[in-house]
Amino acid sequence: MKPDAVRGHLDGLILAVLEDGPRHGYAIIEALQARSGGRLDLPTGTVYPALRRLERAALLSGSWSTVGGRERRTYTLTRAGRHALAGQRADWTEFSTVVEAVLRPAAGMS
Amino acid sequence: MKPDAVRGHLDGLILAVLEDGPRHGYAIIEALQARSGGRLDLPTGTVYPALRRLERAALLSGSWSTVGGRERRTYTLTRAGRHALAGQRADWTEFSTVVEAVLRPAAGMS
DNA sequence: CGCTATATGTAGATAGCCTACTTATGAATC
DNA sequence: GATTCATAAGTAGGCTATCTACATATAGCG
Repeated sequence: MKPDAVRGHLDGLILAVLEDGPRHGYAIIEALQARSGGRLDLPTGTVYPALRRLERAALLSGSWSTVGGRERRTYTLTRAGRHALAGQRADWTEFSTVVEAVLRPAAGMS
Repeated sequence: MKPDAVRGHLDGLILAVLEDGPRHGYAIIEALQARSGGRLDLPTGTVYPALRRLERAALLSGSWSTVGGRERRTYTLTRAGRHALAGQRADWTEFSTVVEAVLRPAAGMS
């Protein structure tokens, strides 16, 4: 999949992964891969800044911890984040409906 | 619908509209509105440059004509454009599958 | 004469994602 | 003991598609 395609939808994808419970960045990237059947392989340079952005927007709260000698920043969905996720899901439904209505071949051409 | 959401998918939408036959820019914008049930209202500053871009990429061919005293630039799908449209449709299918797999709430939480 | 619809376009700004690079530890391999 | 891989988190700089706002022009209506 061409990488740029997630543009505008990345936030929703990250929020959705965190709905299952807190995760750190690296684990979020792996969860995205797993859920997409390996088709979504986002570089760290995309995900980490996005997490910071979502934290600044108060949709996530992050906290440092040390696990096995390694620094981790674990992110948790805030209440606002949960609300934003619901909005993102609604946006996606509308968006995909619109795209399919336009993209689908014109009806009934023999 | 937030306008920026079509990013990365606009080309496919335009190509799909032109599959029905040649149209000029203004008519393309109207067709997009019509097919989307009014939810997709793209500004001219988005569509006209996109048409030029698609023409440069040889996916469309454009030609001037005068209708009712007004200048029109009518665009037609090229063979390459038809091919690109098929690719865009395949891309969309994969993309929407991936997004839905990630965005959909985790399965079977009681 | 002015307003609206039709019709095409440009200029400049924004922002999100990418590529490439940096830093660091633990575990496995040679 | 040295190298390499997996884990873990970031920054810097660039790209480019889309947006906002503006500019231009004709036809038709009141």
